[in-house]
Amino acid sequence: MTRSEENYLKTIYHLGGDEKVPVSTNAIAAQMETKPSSVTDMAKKLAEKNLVDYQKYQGVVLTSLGKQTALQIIRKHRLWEVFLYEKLDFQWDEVHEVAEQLEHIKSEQLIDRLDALLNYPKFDPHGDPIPGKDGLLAVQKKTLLSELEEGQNGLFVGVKDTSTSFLQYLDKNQIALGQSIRLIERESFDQSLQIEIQGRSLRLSHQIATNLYIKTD
Amino acid sequence: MTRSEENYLKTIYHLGGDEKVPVSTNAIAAQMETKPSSVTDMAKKLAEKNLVDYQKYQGVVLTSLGKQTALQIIRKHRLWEVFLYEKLDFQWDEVHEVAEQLEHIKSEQLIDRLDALLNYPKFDPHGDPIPGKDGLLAVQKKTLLSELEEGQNGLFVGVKDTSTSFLQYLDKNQIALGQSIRLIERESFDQSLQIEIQGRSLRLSHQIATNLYIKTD
DNA sequence: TTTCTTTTTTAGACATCCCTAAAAAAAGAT
DNA sequence: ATCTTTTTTTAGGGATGTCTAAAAAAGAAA
Ligand SMILES: [Mn+2]
Ligand SMILES: [Mn+2]
Ligand SMILES: [Mn+2]
Ligand SMILES: [Mn+2]
Repeated sequence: MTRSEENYLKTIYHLGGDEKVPVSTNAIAAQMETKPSSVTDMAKKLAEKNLVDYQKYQGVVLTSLGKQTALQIIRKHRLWEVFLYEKLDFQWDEVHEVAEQLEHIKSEQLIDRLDALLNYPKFDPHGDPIPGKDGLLAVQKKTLLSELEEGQNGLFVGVKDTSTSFLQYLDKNQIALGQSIRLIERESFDQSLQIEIQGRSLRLSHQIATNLYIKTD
Repeated sequence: MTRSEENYLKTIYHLGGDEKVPVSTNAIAAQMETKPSSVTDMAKKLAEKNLVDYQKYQGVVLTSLGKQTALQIIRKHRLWEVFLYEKLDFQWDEVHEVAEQLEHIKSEQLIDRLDALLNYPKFDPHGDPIPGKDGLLAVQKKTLLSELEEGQNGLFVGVKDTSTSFLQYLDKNQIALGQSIRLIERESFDQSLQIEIQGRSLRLSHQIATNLYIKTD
């Protein structure tokens, strides 16, 4: 497996290659900031290796081998993110870029031991679940903050947008994973929310609220 | 800098590109298990980037930029070896291969923090010095065991050969870095040595003795 | 259903890094 | 000084992964 092949598999998985709905050439190209013609080339290569099913003009779907492979790369990515965050004091908006490189290191022993060093974490610093060696994901029932009802309580357990700017916005407002949240009121005009988080009262725009995952009580 | 360019620089450095004596095309090819024609191609590329001085048929010499670059890659390699050995319980014969991959990860912050996590180690698990951020090497005065005189004492501080088979030979004979050694007698017939190490008496062949570094008292 | 637009593929090319085979230069031997 | 061997370079090409431009197919609109 080349680094490029691994990156394509991961992208296809993130674009929903999980289901049987095919992922389009253009969608992959946009996500990877590359050209559709390059994607077509790679689709053929991955199909050749039985990692995706590909039919001309029909997009690609991960095979079960492709899905397992993608999950193992995601496992490495997220374990490295935990390492950077827990052991090297990186901020949660700094871990992704370096993990993009580290996820391609090939050594099963390395990942097993890293997993042990970190005490077998189940979630990465953004609240995303870490696939096991067997490729299984701990699925946590979570709701977007924007979908809570007034008066509902919950725990902030994950972010949907993991961009630096969004993560830094949360830092600036002292919003961090694990905090308890209560939806006080939804303003029907602009869908903005009044919430109470760790005792503090805050107003959040709809856009913010659609990027915070809450585990309701 | 591509991964390949980095590997060439490191190899040239190890082959003595430190001094002004040029390193030959064939020597580099042999060390890297590649073909001389590939080395010639790369020599031109590195010269273009001012990392080596190259003149047709004269081999290559690292420029000071090339030397600094090589030392930073070696710094990363050895810090990762310490990490694998100290934090992930790898054996000293297992660290090199994975470090060959990790040394190419690009993140100054990562290396700085790793250095801190490891408590700014000065030597890697094989006793090799770790270059500083400034490229300076802690030079330790050390002698090959084969060059000690009868009756001399010292500490075992490094290995010259770092092959798996040699390292495992040492493990099997419970010879480990930091142990104190005394040369009892040299057999003039085959240059084998009778030594005392940590109280135990051992006989070592000349070949073994030429691969152990001793810091004499 | 025909036309227009968007998506996808193909054709051809370029950069990197590697190879083999052959030519050229350097080094060693007589 | 000439011949022989070794080293190094050049020439040409293959694999990977990318791109642009043009052709083909699919989808949407009229
Ligand atoms: Mn990430
Ligand atoms: Mn993450
Ligand atoms: Mn090493
Ligand atoms: Mn080492």
